[in-house]
Amino acid sequence: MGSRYKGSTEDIRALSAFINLTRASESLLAAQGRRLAKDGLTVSQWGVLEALYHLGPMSQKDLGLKLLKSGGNITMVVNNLEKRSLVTRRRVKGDRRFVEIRLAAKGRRIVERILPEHVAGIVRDLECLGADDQEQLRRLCRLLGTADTDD
Amino acid sequence: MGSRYKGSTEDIRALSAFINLTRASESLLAAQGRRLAKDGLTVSQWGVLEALYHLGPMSQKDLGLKLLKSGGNITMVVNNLEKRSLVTRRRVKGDRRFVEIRLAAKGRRIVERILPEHVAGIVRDLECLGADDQEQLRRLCRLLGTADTDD
DNA sequence: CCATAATATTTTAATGTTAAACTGTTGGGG
DNA sequence: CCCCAACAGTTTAACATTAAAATATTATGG
Repeated sequence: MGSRYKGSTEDIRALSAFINLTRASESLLAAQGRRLAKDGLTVSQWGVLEALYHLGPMSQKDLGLKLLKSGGNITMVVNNLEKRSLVTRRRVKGDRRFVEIRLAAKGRRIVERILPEHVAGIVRDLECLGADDQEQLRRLCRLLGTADTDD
Repeated sequence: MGSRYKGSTEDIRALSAFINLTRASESLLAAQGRRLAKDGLTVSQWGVLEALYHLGPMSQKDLGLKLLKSGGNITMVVNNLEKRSLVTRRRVKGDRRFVEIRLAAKGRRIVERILPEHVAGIVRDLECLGADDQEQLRRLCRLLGTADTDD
C-alpha cells in the first residue's frame, strides 16, 4: 500500500482507508499487548479469560466461534492457560467429544484485578477521539464487519 | 470485550469502538489473506514485495521500519521469499553490516500480475461504505494512529 | 444393530511474531 | 592503533495462527 501507487481517485481512497484502519488497529492492539504483558498475559489469552469471565464456562468450539479463531488455535491458547492454572479442562459428561473450559480461582482473581485497568487503557487510547467520533468510528467499522463473505 | 460489561457510558462507547475497529480490520485482513493465498503468498510476504516494488531495493532495517516489524521477523519473511527466488539478498559493499533486498525478476512479474487484482479486492471490500464514509474512516483512524506513545 | 457421516478436539507442518541473546562490522575516543 | 559503543542482521525460545490430517465420540440411515 505504498504511498506511491498510481490509480484512480476511488482506488486511492479505498487504499488509504484500508491502510489507516489497519495501522490504527495494530497500534491499539500493540498498546493492549504491552499492558497485558506486565501481567504475563498475551492478547489471545486475555480474550479467552475475558470470554469465560463474562459468559461463563464453555466448550472450545464456542470459544473459537466467540473469538473467531480456529479450533487448533484455541487448543494451544487454552493449553498455555491451563499450564498456569488459570483455567480448567473437563470432558463433558453426556457428550465426551466436548471439553468444557472453566475459569479457575486463580484465573478469576487475575481477571478481576486486571479488568479495570484494561478498560481504562482502552478508554485512554480512544480519548483522542471525542464521543461523537468514537460513535462514528463504531458505525463505520460495523458496516465493514460483514465484508467477510467475498471471493 | 464481552457485550455484558457493566461500565459507564464512556467505557462502553470506547470498548464498542475498539471491538468494532478490531473486528473490521481482522475481517479485511483475512479477506486479503484469502486472495493472496491463491498465489501462494502471505500478507507479510506481500507487504515486502509491494514495498520493494514501489520504493526500490532497501535494507532489512528499512523494511522493518516501513512495515513496522521487528528485525527478526523481516529475516524470516525475506528467507521465505528468497527460497522461492522472489527477492535477492546482497551484502552492501562499503558497509558490510547491511543487506540489500531487491525484487528478483520473478518477484517483479508476480507483483505486476497480482497488483491490479489486489487493489480491486480492497476497493470491493470497502465498497459497502460510500466515498464520504471512507474518508471519514480514514480521518478517524489517522487520529488513532499516533496513540502508540502511551503507558 | 451397524456402517458411516458428522462433530469436537488434538496434532502436525508451515508461517508469522516478538524479545533477547549472539555474531559480525563500523566508528570513535583515548 | 586499539578497545568498545553502536549498529545490522541472525538465531533462539515462546507464543500465535491456520489448514489439513488424525483421533475419539456421537448421531443416523438402512
